Amino acid sequence: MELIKIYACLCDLTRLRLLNVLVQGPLCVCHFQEVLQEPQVKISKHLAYLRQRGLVQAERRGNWVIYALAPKPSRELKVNLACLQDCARENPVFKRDVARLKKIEPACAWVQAGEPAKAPGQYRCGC
Amino acid sequence: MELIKIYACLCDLTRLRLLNVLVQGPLCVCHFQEVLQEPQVKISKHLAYLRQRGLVQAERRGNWVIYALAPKPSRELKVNLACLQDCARENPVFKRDVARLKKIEPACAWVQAGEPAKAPGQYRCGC
DNA sequence: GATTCATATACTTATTAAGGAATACGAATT
DNA sequence: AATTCGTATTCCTTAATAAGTATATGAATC
Repeated sequence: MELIKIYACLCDLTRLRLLNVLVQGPLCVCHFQEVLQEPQVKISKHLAYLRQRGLVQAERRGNWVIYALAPKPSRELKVNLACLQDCARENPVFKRDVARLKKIEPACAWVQAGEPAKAPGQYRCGC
Repeated sequence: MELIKIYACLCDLTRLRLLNVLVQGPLCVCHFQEVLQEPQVKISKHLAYLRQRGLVQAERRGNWVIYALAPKPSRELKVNLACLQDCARENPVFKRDVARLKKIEPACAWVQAGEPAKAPGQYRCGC
């Protein structure tokens, strides 16, 4: 059932933080590392978990792989993501993540805007 | 974190069904069996799971143990239970459960109403 | 006191998950 | 061609979970 899958995705703190950040817009793995302050394997594996269950999409751009919320989310998913944001607003962990995100803004916003791939040499993280 | 605990409780179908039924009012294990059509062990163990995490309360009355939603739920829990109900409204599984519940209504409503223990011989299930 | 009833608790087995270390992979750079 | 960079995957260990069978518990009945 769709609902179970969603809750399974939500019952891990790292994934909760990933989703909370993703709500703001697409982001590549290296930026997730910076925002969450967690090792690459951890980030990468939890993103894979979310991707396998269809909550999240990946797109390669040069060396980067940019993750975004899946388009056309089910009603259940929409409702629960809204619910998560509601709860996350007051939580120090999530607030800190968003604060760190703001610093590197607009990180990968150009992807969402549909811009073509960047010129060579533009995919350097600087983490 | 409170949120993780909540989502952990929600990521199993049996527990989701239990909670969805509990929203309607207190119920004893034997009635859960009837409503969910699941074996006693399964029901009992998942209720224990919910109780250990504070989502649910138990109270013994004769042979019966009556479960109810914990009083004074956190904001996160309230929001998520509301969200669950919202999603459950259209789902055949949950709808069927509620339908079966209606048939045995008012099952354990007298507990919520604060009534004293029933007279001897009144705790026969009839399942 | 023995039995029945409703519920809970081992015990077992199988599955899934999380984390870290090391390594593989694909694309870009030198 | 070799290296670097960003990311994914494999392997391993450990722990948590779910489900079923059998058994225990506690209260009420006979």
